[in-house]
Amino acid sequence: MNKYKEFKGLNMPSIEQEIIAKWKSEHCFEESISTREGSEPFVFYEGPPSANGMPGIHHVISRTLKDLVCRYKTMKGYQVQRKAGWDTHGLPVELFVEKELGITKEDIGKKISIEDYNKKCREVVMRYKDKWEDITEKMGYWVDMTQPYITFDNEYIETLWWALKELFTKDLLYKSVSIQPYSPAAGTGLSSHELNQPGTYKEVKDTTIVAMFKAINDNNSQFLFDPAESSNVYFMAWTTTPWTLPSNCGLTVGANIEYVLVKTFNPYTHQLINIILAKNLVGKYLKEENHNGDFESYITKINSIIGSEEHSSHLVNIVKEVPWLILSQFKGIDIVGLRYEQLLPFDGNTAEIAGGDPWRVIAGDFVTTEDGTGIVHTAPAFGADDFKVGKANGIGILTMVDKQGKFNDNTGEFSGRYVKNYKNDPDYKDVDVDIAVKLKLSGNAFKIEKYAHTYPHCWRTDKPIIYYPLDAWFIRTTAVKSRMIELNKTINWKPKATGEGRFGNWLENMVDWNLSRSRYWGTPLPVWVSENGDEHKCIGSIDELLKEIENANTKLGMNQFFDRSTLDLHKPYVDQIILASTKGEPMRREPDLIDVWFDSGAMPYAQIHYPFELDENKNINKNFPADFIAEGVDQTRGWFYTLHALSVMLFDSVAYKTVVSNGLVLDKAGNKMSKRLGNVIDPFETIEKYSADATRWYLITNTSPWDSLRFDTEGIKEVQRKYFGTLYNTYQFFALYANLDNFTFDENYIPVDDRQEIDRWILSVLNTLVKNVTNYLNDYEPTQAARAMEYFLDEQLSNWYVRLCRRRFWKGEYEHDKICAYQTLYECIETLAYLMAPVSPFYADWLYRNLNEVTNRNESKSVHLADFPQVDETCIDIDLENRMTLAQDISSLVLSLRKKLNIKVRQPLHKIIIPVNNSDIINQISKVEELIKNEVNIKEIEYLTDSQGFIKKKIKPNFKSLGAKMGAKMKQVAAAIQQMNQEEINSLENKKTYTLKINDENIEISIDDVEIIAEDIPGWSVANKDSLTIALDIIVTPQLLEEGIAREIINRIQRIRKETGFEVNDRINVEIEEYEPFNNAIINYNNYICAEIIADSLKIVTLISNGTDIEVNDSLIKILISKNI
RNA sequence: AGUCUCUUAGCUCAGUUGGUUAGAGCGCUACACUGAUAAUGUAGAGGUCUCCAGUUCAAAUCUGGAAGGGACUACCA
Repeated sequence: MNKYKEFKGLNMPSIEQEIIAKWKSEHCFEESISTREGSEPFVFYEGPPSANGMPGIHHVISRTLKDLVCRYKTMKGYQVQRKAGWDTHGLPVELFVEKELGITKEDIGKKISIEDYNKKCREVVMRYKDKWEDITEKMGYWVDMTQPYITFDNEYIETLWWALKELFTKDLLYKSVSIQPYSPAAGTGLSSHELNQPGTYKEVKDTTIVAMFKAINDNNSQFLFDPAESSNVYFMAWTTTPWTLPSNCGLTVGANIEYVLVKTFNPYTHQLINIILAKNLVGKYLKEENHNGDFESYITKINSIIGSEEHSSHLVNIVKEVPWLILSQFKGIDIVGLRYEQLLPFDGNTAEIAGGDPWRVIAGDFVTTEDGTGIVHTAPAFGADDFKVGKANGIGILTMVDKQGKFNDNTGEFSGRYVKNYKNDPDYKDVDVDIAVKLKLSGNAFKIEKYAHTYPHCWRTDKPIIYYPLDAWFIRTTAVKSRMIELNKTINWKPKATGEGRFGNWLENMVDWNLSRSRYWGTPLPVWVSENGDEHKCIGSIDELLKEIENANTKLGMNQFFDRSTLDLHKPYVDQIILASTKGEPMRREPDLIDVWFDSGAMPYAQIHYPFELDENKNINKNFPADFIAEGVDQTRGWFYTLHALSVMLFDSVAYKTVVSNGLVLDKAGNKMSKRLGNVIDPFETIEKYSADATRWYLITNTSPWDSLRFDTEGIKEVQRKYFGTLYNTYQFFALYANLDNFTFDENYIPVDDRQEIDRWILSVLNTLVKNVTNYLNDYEPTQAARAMEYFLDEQLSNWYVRLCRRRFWKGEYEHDKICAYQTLYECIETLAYLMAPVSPFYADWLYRNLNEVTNRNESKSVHLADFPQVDETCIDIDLENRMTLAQDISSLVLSLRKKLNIKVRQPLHKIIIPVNNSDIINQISKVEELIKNEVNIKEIEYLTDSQGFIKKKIKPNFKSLGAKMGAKMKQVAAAIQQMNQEEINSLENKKTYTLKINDENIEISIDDVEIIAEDIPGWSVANKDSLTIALDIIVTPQLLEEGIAREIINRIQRIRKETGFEVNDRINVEIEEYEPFNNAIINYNNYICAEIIADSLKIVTLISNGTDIEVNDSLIKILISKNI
């Protein structure tokens, strides 16, 4: 006979190892896909991790989420292909290699050939592949790692090239100058990633200048010169990078910002001047108390001081008194278009060289009045904002600093000087200071001061970076912006706010995608350019490349040979390929690599080598778009964005229909995990110690996936104890008795209607659970689903059904009712195994196999190959669920009363009284009466429907219904209701309506406007919860006392049986030493006691010499138990 | 700096369309139960729902503001 396995203890990690072995030998994962062949596909994309870093606990959460959904959909009948992927290119890999080889970027191509360098990258990138595969298996993540997509594969790159060519053909790929972070010291551009290295932003003190740009008097600006009554009108602008002033091309103002024209003195030259700045910022430069000060006396003072001995010290004081006067006020828009004299003209920064119409006031939306003057010095070459606004307004561009970080030769006295000390020159003189001095002397400086702020530095050279115009290739994402926004609205974002807020805003403010990376290990840009740059050729496939090589060989008389099988689409090989233009000129490849985000963004098509292979499995329609993806929120502007952008541009489609972005994993104190802080959690250790299932369950139930999670292993322990422990106990309980009774589910399924109330209840609740879990999972709310399971298992199954039904399992013969109990409990555990399979796949499978290997109810050998349970609506009975809740509440009230009155549950009591106000409740309760009586050990339930004033009632206004009717009178009405006396309440109850008098106004209320609760029955012990009230009859009659004693004795004897080690069905004889007060109980309940303790006899004897002492109701008696052989 | 997000018991989290005693688990304390026993139950203590203002008869819930935590994007004169 087949037996259910019984265990000595719950060891989840070892269960997992056992199940992993089974999955492997049975090829469960493969089968879970192959058995769904021909079913509707559920498309899932695996975001590729980079295998050159170790997996962390944060990977476990997102992968749990992904696995959970895929397993669920599989059980729901979909075919879910899950192709693993590896992100292999990019800066992190290169930095890793550089570090390992002890070289810098500059050494590549010198100390080490690009060929060897890339070879090294290719090796290193898979360094932790084993670890990843290991964690994948251990955490139970089912993903196909045997045929992963790898972004450095030729085939993968070929699809990327295809995509780039598509974009090129659609005129969505172009080359342009952009302003990028650039390190003159290192001679290289920096990626945003490099800029975000820790420690790159440093506090520095820079010389800052509020410069004065002299306005030109013409028709447009006359309105400024009229009130000024002078030709000295200046625009004031602040800069923290004075070295950009020679490259100034414009001044940017905010169109709606209020500006003023102020008459005052130049603090350095003491000349009478008129300055323009934002109204809000005047106070920053001029003292309020000097407003409308005396200009004449100031001039007199100044004149007396100049030439005197104490010249400078006096001046410092007097500057504090400089008077000022607002002459006029206007908006930014009013001064747009006005011209000013170039501040620092040299040979090299003429209007012709600038190539536009420079030195004008223009408007830009980035201008604020937070600091500075509200007028922004604009050097398009050295700031992204400046460049953008400059381009929009055609003010040209001046780049007076070269790539080494020094002024070019046509910058007058500054020519050749480094703008920062890039060469570690001990005699370096700050050029900013000299510019400041020059402006001070020429009367073009209003304020010069040191200013401390954070500024980005090159993480390798520790020198400040500058923003510099560099050539780069762009994808014109802005061209499809509105379509991207439109399609984004069709995506199901979890949580919604990320899609609408973070992602939505990001789309609204989108800029073109800068694809260029000047690195070595990555996907090369497949664009070849002729020498003079007027012809571009974008290659979209290997075939095309080979054909073009042939073509070039012919046209240029070359002998290039590339074999498809040995071809490598990486540097340096592709750079060696020379193609021919239509004119027969040689074309060389643009040296750039593309952003790695393009690699991963194109994975929907690249993973199937689209459009080069078109077999059944690689059919784009079966693989695109995804039904579901999930990654961390940090991917919002990364992978989620690039997937979306590329799909919209290439296929005019979304890339994914549902996306779940999970939050961060923080340590238990709420800090971000970082190696530096040493608070990272090792997922291997966690899983080995606490099991993957408990970890997964914890991660899923603790918080919604999108909230950040405070990871605390105590929480995993709790999950282990609370959920898995309870389930284990429930199973053990079942197995123990099912094995004794040889229950193997052989009997026919007993119709639910033929079972007991409590069976029908747990099955109703179980089906409600199936329904809820299904809805939650369909809705991508795994947290709610798992919490619902927790509630069912703990509160309903274990704590109520099993506890109340225990007797049914060990008492009596193996017949109808017992079989009902077995079938019911079996079904609950089995269903739970199905429901929890997506969340905790090992334990669920283990549990399922323990059951199914005995009963063979389901032909699937693994729970993951089975179908997800269907709701049986006919089992759901809401009335039944309600009355069971009522039974639980009543029991809890009685128990709490017993506790309060110190009457133990083993002491039977006569009755409880439940005041009720309608017969429905009586109906409901009477159906669960037996349960209640057993649970709380009382003989009878009495219903009190009275309105004779026996019950003291409490009345409470129903604010919801009254509020709508009463509005502002609500407070008074509520007070009046609460003051109604018992007769008034009875009257309302009888007539269903009552008239209140408030301020001589008659206000009628109906019975529905209030809640009437039986609060008390005078003279009884009463407890209530909500509208439920229970009164307990606490009189212990001699008969009840006897029964109580009998039960005490039973209890003690059972304990002794157990301690002595008797088998459950051993028969015994019992002798009790005479103790008069217990005689009646033992005589009158002799049969009952014997039945309970499986005794053949129970006798009172006068003396026992070697028995056991037991304590019953504070009395010690001797007892002797012997086994009846 | 901007955008988003969060703030409820010692801890981790629920809290429906606003409705008057704000819940659960863990932990703590006390007690009970004892053919599930390394299990289980009951009760108790524990709250200015971060703060301020507004809307409303009524605010944990809606609006505005502030503070603090977190994330992302920037670092810009």
